[in-house]
Amino acid sequence: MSVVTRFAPSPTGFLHIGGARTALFNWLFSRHHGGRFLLRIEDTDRKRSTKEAIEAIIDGLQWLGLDWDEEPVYQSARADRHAEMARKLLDEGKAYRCYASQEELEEMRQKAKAEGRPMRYDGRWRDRDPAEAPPGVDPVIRIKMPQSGETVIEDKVQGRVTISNEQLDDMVLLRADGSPTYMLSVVVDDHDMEITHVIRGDDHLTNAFRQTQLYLALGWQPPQFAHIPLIHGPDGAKLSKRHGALGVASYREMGYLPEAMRNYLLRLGWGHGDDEIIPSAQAIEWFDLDGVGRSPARFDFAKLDYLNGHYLREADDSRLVELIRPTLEDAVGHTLDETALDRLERGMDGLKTRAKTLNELAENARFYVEKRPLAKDEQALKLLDLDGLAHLRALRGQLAEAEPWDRECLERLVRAYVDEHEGLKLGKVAQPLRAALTGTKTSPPIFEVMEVLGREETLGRLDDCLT
RNA sequence: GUCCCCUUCGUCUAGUGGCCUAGGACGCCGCCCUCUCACGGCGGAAACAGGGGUUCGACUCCCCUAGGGGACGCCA
Repeated sequence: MSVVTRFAPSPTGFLHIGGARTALFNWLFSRHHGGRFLLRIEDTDRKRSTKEAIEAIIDGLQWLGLDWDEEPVYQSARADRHAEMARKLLDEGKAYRCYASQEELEEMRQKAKAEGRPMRYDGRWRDRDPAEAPPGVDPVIRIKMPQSGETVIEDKVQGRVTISNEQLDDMVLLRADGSPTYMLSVVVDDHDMEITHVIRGDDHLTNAFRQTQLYLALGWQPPQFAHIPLIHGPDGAKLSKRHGALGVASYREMGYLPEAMRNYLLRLGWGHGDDEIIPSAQAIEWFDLDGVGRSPARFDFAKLDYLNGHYLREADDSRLVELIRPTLEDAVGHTLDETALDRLERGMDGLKTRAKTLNELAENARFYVEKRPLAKDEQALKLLDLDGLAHLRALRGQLAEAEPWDRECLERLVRAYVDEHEGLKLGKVAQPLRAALTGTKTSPPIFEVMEVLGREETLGRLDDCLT
């Protein structure tokens, strides 16, 4: 039997980091087994579902490179089918109509709370004669849960988990208005979509017991379950907006690469020996549910930064130029011409080993595309003191004659100048050069910078400081 | 409160009874490389929550305690 997994978000907000990891695990698992990965939008709650959220989720998945098979299934479109299954259970005597009012339910809730028990519907209409139904009340349909024994789940991550059936109450399948509840919809859809493995967050574990009973009542084989631990914030508490529970789009805006996100998310709760850098192709080959841990993991930006830096260094230069281009154009206030783009591409090698994120990369690359005269930061100005300027003045003429204009030649020339002066260190000359050419005190190697800028621009920037 | 789950360096983790003097990675500290900053290299500090068992032998198995998390809707 071939593997079919699914990602089933409810479109009530952006695709958060926990959802992204759930999607990743489902995607990896299906790809590993050569199966299918489906997308289902759980928009049963029409009031809270939005078109924007659906778009955000789809954009997020696409950005992460998690491609799904077939058209997405919209759960709301399948309400009739869900209701049909509820009625089937009703006909078979496995479900019943319940006329309990909101007040009665609230009473049960209060009583349960007072007695320190969880809220359980007491089954008051389970065996009652429908003839006693109060007039004018639309009933809900509830399933008859087993009242004794236990339900067992052989979870691929959590292992065997058992719960006493007394914990299960007769949950609502169909609301008074005839709309299906989540519990019903999920089971019917997962069955109809032939999902073989339900991989989802730990918070659904208790649902799995109720769903298992629903599968059984419908005469269906429950799927394999795998409940993966949730991601926590740096303080160990549930991930909230103050931590990293940002939408995937926010990570994109912060300048993270999708391949770095994938690698980071993969290692959060999953391990393969001592391996850390695991590109997706490798991940597909290695991924299995056995490797998923059972304890929640905390989100750590420092490690994400490290991985992002790694993938940045591995990334194709022209791709990086395109990725930082909009940010850069925004920063300098004009579109980048051929010369600017060419400089970025040739300078990228030196730039990308110095950045953790695309935003940082763009910031560091700015001097390559800035128009003369260059703005200098405070530390750069300090380097352009009398001594510094004197060296630049002395070198200016020799630099103009450099042939060829490449990093080796330029370095030889400057080193020769340094050697001619007793006690002079290369740094004493290189730093003022850096300040004059980049406007900062840190940058890629200065001779590389000069080569990339070219003779004319280099001399021009020097002259800007010398006049 | 009830039920379920979790607990190895600060963080992510390796570890499936002897290979553990508990390994790797991020972060941190130091050194090297060096025109700056990075990258890279080398080295260092840093953990089996606590208590009982079981066993010749427990990080590994069992129980208890503590701490943490999740679920308890006509939300999904």
